[in-house]
Amino acid sequence: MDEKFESYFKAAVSVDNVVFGFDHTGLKVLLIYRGADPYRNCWALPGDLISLDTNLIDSAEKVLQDLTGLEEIYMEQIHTFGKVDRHPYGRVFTVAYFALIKIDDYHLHPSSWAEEAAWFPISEIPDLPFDHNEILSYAKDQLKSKIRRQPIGFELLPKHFTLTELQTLYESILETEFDVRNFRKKILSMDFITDTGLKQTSVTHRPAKLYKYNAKRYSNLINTGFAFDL
Amino acid sequence: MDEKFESYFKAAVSVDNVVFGFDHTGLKVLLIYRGADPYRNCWALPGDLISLDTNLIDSAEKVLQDLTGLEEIYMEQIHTFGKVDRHPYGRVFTVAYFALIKIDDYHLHPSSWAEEAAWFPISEIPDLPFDHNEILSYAKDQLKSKIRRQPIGFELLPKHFTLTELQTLYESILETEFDVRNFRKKILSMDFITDTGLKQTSVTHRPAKLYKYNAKRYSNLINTGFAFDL
DNA sequence: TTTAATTATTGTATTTTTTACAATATATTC
DNA sequence: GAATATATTGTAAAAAATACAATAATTAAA
Repeated sequence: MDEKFESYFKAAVSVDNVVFGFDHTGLKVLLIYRGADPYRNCWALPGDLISLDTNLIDSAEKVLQDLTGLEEIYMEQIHTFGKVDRHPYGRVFTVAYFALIKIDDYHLHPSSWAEEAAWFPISEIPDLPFDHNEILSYAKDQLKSKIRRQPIGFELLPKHFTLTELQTLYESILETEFDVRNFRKKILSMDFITDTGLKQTSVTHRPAKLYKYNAKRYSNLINTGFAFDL
Repeated sequence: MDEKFESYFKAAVSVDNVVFGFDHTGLKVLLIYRGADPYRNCWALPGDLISLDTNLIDSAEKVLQDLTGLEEIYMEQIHTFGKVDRHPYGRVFTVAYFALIKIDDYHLHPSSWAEEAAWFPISEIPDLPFDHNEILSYAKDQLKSKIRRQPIGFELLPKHFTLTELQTLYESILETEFDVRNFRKKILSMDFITDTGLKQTSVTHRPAKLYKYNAKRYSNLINTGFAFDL
């Protein structure tokens, strides 16, 4: 390599994950309490610098896996942020991902770089270090536009869910309301959720039917020009 | 800074642009003939390593500006590629952008790092160095899905264009055909192209009306929940 | 000047999708 | 069994998408 290239090889790259979860109180984001400098003792997005011997996507997955213990998580790269002064230690580009997880299924494992991890309601996010508020805002927009066109909402719900839960999920993320009858008609006509035959238990009123998502049916459909649109 | 961070600051980041153009023969991509190592004397995507003192977006714009002499180009970040061994000189992440330009308006300026620049039909792209074929394929998919939902096709056409040109553009990119009557009805009902009152000249048949895109009308509409969908 | 050739422009009927709207059903608790 | 709470379902009207072909305007040739 020509030595004129040397000056370029002085940057670092990190990944930052915007992890969304959902429960009956609404949409949540997972933040960690930083245990190391810079910005020690601040709430921030979970992320890490990338080792030179690790592929980008593997780094992003590892951060999430360390944090949640999960293997199969829905993840998607959303944007790369690269302002000159976004990191106090030098030139650090960061590649942002969003991830969707089933909030009930997992106990969080704070990892080496995080003293604590917690879910924050999407409307109560504190000031975050770096450009993390900007990243989060970007991720929210992406989630909103993505969920309208692909059946990814199911990644946020338990395996079995009620139609009311599904509707509440869509209403929270899209910040709108749907007519109960029209929503059900549309979702059911798309034909990739299935009645499990089961019903809710331990509710103090008429129990709702439990449905499950049929990912296979969707992957069959996309090749037919089918478009999910809500 | 703690010295344990030093090992991370040895990466480089580049930008690579997928520049689309359109003429009556179809969709084109702009490639440059590399005049410098690595991969000297190969056709490749126009791109460059990022100086540590330049913002990410500024780097991407500069590459395009050097190449085309243009100031206002439609650009959008699409994805970041970061496999460990994608660059022979070391760890180089690359941030890919796609850009849309009006092919007729500009004469290309080969720049310091490019001996030559040329338009290649989208279906006749040669083998490219690095992971540039993968990047290009990604960009094509993005363009396809983006153009269906946002009126960005106009960035590829001259200021004044005919409805037939517009339809051909959409048909090339989406690889489909539309009924002439239905296409016109839909486009015109969306109400952001305007009849200029002008007509084609120097054609050997009935001249078509010339239209122009009204960007302001679109930006007014998006706040009303209006959705462009073709 | 008429005719041929070429592309531009336009309308309507049918089907499908979206929208608006409220009554009935099923469970628990008191 | 009455009260309470949520789940479930249908229909009519409006809007949008689709399928389909005849007429108009220009140039070139005869």
